[in-house]
Amino acid sequence: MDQIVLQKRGSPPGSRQRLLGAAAELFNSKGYAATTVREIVKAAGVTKPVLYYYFHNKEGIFLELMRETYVKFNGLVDSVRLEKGSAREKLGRFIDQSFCLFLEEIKTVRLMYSIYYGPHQGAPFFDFDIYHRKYQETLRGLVIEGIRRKEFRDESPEDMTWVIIGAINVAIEIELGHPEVSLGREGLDRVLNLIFQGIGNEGKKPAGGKK
Amino acid sequence: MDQIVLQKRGSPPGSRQRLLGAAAELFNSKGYAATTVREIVKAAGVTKPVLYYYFHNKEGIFLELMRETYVKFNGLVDSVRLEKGSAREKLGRFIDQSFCLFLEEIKTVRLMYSIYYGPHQGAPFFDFDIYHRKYQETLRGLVIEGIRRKEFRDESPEDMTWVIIGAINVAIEIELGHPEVSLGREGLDRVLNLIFQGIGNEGKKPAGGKK
DNA sequence: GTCTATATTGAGATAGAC
DNA sequence: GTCTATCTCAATATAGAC
Repeated sequence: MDQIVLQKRGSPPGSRQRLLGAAAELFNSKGYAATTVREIVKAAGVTKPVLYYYFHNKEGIFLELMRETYVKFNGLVDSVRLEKGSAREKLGRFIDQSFCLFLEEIKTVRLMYSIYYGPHQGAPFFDFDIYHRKYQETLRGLVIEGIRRKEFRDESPEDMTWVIIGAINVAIEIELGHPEVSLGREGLDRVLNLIFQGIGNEGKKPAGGKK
Repeated sequence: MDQIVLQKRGSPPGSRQRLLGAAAELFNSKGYAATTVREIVKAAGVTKPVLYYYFHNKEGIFLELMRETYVKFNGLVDSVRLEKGSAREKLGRFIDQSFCLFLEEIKTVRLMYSIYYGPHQGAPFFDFDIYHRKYQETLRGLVIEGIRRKEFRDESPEDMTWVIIGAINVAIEIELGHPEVSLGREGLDRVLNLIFQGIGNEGKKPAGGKK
């Protein structure tokens, strides 16, 4: 089992934290295979044995980074169950919170993204899919709820979920590729509204809708 | 200047073509940095000096792959100007053709994707943006045409373009991450229709629309 | 154009002192 | 926990014969 070394609040980051930060930065900019442990330890201001002491090897520090980010996203997904309001409101809040977390964790997200959709880069296996599936099913659940409540049109929940995921991914991808023209939270919200004026049931039937 | 060695139709692939094929396959599955020239030449059934003879170095074979794929996509984008019909029809055909080309070139597309949105993996610079921008501007041009012709609603063309790009990207990303549940051309078309029932102008105003 | 053989550098990882 | 010094192997790339 890996040792758990929690950092005291306010303390200057110890070697372990500095190594994680340096690794996140370098993996983010160069990728897993192209980053060397020499670069990581140099950026962290320590020597190689320190990395091997805390993380066993290069794969270990990678997996620890993925795990930390995974835990945060997982917590967010789990918290949806507690939300109140219409399906549209829940969906909006969930997507906004997801997007904010993406921005906070953008370094590891970029790495995850490129490994999930792209080549593995020699990185050890990490089950991104388990999270990915859960995220999608959460969205689909909200869509189905929206259809049941007649907030959304009665079309294929799968296709409707893909449309929503498309909007989220676009917002993230702009952030990854062109942060200078970032949509931001407001832009993502506008795009979602655009989608909902098609997906939503309002405005279509001049009379009727909510009972 | 690189020498140009076109392959005669029907001839068995020569060393150069086999090297390109092997490199595409390996870069696609492992990424640029994690792929070694030893693996490439072994998969191509030649020895190292052959690769260096044709491509100068590892960067050279990568750039040649990117260039070949770039030329194909660029040709597709240029051909849009010649299309006839409504903006909606043009958009649908253009997206369908793009998606088909993505599928044909999926190996290099996966690599481009992961490098464009992700870390550079130690790969040499290639200006993906020049194509990316052109592609987006083509879509935006069609959206603006659609608004002018009152086929689409009079909302922000930028946001509407993002919604469309989201749908295209989702179809590609499913192909990259989960080909077994692929949307396919039909699925992408369904998703676009879903979007257009929001973006399009039909069905909103009970009377009016096209003059 | 293609080979064998080799130069050279830098990678991941560790031994063992403190 | 952290260091210096070092091991070992594999990476890119080339020289030079055929």
